[in-house]
Amino acid sequence: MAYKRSALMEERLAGARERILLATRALVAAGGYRNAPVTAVAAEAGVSTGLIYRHFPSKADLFVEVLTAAVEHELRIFEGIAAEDLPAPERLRRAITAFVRRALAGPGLAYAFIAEPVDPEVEAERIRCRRLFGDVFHRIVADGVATGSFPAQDTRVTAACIVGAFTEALVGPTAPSRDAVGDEDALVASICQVCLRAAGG
Amino acid sequence: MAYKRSALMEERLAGARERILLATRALVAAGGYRNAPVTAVAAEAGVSTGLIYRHFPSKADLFVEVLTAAVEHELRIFEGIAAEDLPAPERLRRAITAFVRRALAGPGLAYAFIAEPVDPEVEAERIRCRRLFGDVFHRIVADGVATGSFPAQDTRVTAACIVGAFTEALVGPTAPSRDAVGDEDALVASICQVCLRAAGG
Amino acid sequence: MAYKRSALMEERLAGARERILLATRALVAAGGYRNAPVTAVAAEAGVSTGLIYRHFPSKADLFVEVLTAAVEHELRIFEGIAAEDLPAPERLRRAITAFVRRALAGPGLAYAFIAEPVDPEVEAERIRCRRLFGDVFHRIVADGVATGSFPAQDTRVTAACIVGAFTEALVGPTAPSRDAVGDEDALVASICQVCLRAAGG
Amino acid sequence: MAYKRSALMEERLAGARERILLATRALVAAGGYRNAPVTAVAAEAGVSTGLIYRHFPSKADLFVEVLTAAVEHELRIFEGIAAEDLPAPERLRRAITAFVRRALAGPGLAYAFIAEPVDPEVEAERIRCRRLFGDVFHRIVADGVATGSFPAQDTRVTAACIVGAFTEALVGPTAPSRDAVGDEDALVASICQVCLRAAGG
DNA sequence: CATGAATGAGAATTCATTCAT
DNA sequence: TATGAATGAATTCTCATTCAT
Repeated sequence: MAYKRSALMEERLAGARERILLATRALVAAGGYRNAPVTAVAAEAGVSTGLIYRHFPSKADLFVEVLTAAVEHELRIFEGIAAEDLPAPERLRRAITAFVRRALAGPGLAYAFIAEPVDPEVEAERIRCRRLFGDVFHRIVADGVATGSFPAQDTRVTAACIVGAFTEALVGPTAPSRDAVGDEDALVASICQVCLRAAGG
Repeated sequence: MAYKRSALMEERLAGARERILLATRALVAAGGYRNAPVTAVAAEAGVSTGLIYRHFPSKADLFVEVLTAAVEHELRIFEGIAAEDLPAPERLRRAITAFVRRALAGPGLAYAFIAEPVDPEVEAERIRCRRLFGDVFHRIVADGVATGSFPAQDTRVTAACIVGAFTEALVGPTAPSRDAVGDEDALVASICQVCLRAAGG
Repeated sequence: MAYKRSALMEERLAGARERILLATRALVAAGGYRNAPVTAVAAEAGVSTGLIYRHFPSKADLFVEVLTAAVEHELRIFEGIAAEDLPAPERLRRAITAFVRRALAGPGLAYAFIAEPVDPEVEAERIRCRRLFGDVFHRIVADGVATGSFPAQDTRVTAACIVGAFTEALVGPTAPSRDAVGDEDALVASICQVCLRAAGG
Repeated sequence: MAYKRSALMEERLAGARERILLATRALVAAGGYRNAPVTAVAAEAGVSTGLIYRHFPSKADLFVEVLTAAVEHELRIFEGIAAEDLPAPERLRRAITAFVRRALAGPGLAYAFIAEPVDPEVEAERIRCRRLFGDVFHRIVADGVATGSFPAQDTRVTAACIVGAFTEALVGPTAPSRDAVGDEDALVASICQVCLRAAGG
């Protein structure tokens, strides 16, 4: 009976873990770090605060996992695109389009990606995530330079600029997107155009 | 004698005010909003917490002023450049160069500009500041399009992308600048190049 | 086992809540609003300050509840007396006697009833409470006038005067009660006499 | 020249002292103790905070003096009335009328008289003041009993009740006066009637 | 495993009082 | 005498974390 219960418990635990992550993501997406005190996460997930600490060593760890999970999936998509057998400019266009469309669909990710989560541990993870994104774009740009699609350039700088460019165009306050979300296609096209030009394509 | 004392008082007051602003700026630059509780600011400035509230109605106001002060000067320089009688691409290059050089000299500004200060009041000011920067670049890009220096494009999107690009290249975690600050000229040149290409110049 | 724990928890919670209320009441009775900062209440109740905020949204709410609780029971007694099938003068006599006796037994209530709690939210409640007391006496006096036990008069003014009269006689600084609590019966009789005469009975 | 300046200074000082007292009274009347921090008093009086401490040992002393001054004048009027060669009931009527009319004209006194000033030192003075008022009414009532105008009674209790009655009718929350200030004469008459009846006249 | 009451270290803010000028 | 900048203790409230059940 012990292992049987243990199995049930594990299942229940897994369910709780998932619910906690989802609740955290929802609260952060809705109102940022400040909107997600542990008690609120517990309430949203329908668990006790104590249970959160059974699944995560600290609040920072919980946030790190939420951020990582949010980024990981996108990253895999990007890496798929980056690895495709297509000209670099086309891959760049596709990667940016994918990111922008996904971000416009669910603002949570973009927010988490840009926002300063205040807690140093989480901030470190955010930096790591942005770097991962930068790496993908760096690979594409470097490829493009190697194959002659893009002119010679400091590919690190270009990759950083591209990540900054579409991020700001999406979530930044300078962004035109918020006001005119209506014409999403045009926005995506414009951002792609700018980023492609930035890489020299 | 009255005016002499008055002058002295003013001087001391100004001194304290200035010290508070400098302390805040230093702490924020070093570790963001969370690194600058009122007590820490007071300690850093060498004053009491109460004195901070004699000079600033609230902590948010203090932060807003720090941010505004940090941005205002740059903005004036930019506006001067934007208004110069030069081809748009050249103005764009100059504006970006000015920003990047200044940011590299004092990393505090760039940080303050990018960081999410959590407090809604301060966040509002940050948004305003980014918009102001965006406006300057929008003007240049729009000019360039009008005079044929740049191709037709969504100038709002381009402006946002440019601001995002050089900001990320400077302070973003994808940024190459942190590791290789040594070759500042090359970095500045690279960022300019990318941004000019982004505008289509 | 679940319900057992639940019961225990509730009991403990109720205990803490009760202890907080009692501590607040004791401190306010001893020295007024100023004598009851949250830290002092916590210390007196033997709990942490944080726990107070788990049970009460704010300090003002805590004070309001203390005041309300202190008044509510008396009020129910009064309303019972006011509704009795007796001549108005007799009901008036009984109501005053009940209040005075209870107040002499525990001076806390009278204090809370009279004291200006400085905080607007609490002050509003105090006003409401006095009005409720006034309403009871108004009803009795109006009844008396209707049935001819009392002469025609401005019953609102009379009710206010009666509440003010026995309050002052009890807790007011003009009060003789403090010095000569010994002869409680005589004091009660005197106050009743004065108030009955005031109503014209 | 020394004494000449000294004279000037004294005069100026006296002026300042008066202005401080007036400013305090105005602020307290407008919004109570909480509305009169030392800095606000200084601003209202047009002096520095430091000067306040040259004239008054502490804030509590300042408040005590304001309260005392506010009460003293009324008290002298009452004592005049109490000493008049008239029947006790008439003197009682006159004293109450005088108080009520003055209080209705300027709500500041009544407020100061009833309010709990929170600070123990000031509270002590408030108690003393109420006692002084009580004494006046006690003298009148005792006279009335001695001369047969009023029946035998506990004159101390009656005096306290009368002070409480007209105070509550004036400033208390049960009070009808606030809503229907229009008919001042009727209110004054009603209060007098009730209080006279209370004394048995 | 699960609960949630309890903790207590901080955070922002206020204000009576002092003291160098 | 007069100033008002400066102090810092006190106050209300928050929230990550723990632990007895």
